[in-house]
Amino acid sequence: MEYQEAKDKFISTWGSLGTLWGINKAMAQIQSLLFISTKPLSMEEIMAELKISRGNTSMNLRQLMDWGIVTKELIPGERKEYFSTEKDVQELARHIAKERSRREIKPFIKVLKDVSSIKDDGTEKTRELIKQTKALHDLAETADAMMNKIVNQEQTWITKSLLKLIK
Amino acid sequence: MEYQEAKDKFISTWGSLGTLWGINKAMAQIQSLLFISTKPLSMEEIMAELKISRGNTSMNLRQLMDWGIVTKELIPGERKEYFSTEKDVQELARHIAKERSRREIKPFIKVLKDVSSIKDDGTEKTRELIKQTKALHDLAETADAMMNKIVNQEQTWITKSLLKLIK
DNA sequence: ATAAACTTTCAATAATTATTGAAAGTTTAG
DNA sequence: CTAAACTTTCAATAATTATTGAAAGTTTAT
Repeated sequence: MEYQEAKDKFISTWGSLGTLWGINKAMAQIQSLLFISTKPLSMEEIMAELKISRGNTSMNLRQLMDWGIVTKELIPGERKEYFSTEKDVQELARHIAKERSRREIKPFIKVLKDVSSIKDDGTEKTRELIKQTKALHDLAETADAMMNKIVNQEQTWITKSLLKLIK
Repeated sequence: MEYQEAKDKFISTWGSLGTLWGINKAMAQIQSLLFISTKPLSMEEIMAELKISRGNTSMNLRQLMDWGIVTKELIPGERKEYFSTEKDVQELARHIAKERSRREIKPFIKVLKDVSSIKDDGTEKTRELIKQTKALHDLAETADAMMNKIVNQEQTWITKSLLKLIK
């Protein structure tokens, strides 16, 4: 496999995986392009590489910045804005986990808490709803806490201690 | 909050969360309906509760069975088929993690392995591609292994040992 | 063997989500 | 101040994905 083929494969695979996990394809592809780039890229360059429109590029770059995984690089003397992504995979995972937790998991846990807190009127169906949503609430809280904890460790700690632990 | 309101809220929230994570809404809602039901439900009952068509119900039930989280219950004397979902949240998480790993993560890891194995021609861009995809490969493998390991433990082990560990 | 009871399939359609592109907005240079 | 260089916004459109519903398929009872 040649460089160009490998690059295209990586970008398109990352895009498809994103889609499967509810992340828009362009957003995932922009991030992956930056991830393997040796230097920050301008909007023009991103548009040209991925063959997407200016509007699409602009909106998705903003989202990536909101997620905290892409930053603007102001190159002295240049009028254009340049973009680069977090290059450290550990840090990348940390940001993504943190954001998904904040935006999706935590609000979900809140709903589970509310739903599992309804008054027990003694009927079987109410009891089942309470029991099941409570179990899910506890699981979601544990998983969320675990994920955040794991992802917030030093890389050394993860790869050395935890990897050893689970093996 | 009354039973009906809580039930509706749970089902619709579970449906939305599914959508956010790339799982079709009807599929998530059918599963959640079964999850809080006190007894197996027929296709008719599911259709009526969720106001979805027979075809939609049939296809999504099949997918849920493919994922291993819904099973057909043959009730003696009844011609209709009844369905129920795995009720144990731990087991549910196990199935979902296992399937997503098998269908999505493992193939992705394979691509990363291929891409990161291209010949190093000494150019900066090739080196960067290799370095970054290799790092991502290692992270994905570790995360996948970890997830599967965690999710395959006894509930006791998770809630007691691991929770203690990360606190 | 036949019909009733039920389930599955799949082409058509609807709903949702992503993308475009041009107008409006902003910033900087001169 | 004004024009050029650049970015953002957003209504229109395209692409994708989900859903319907009726025909075809299957199973069981008689």
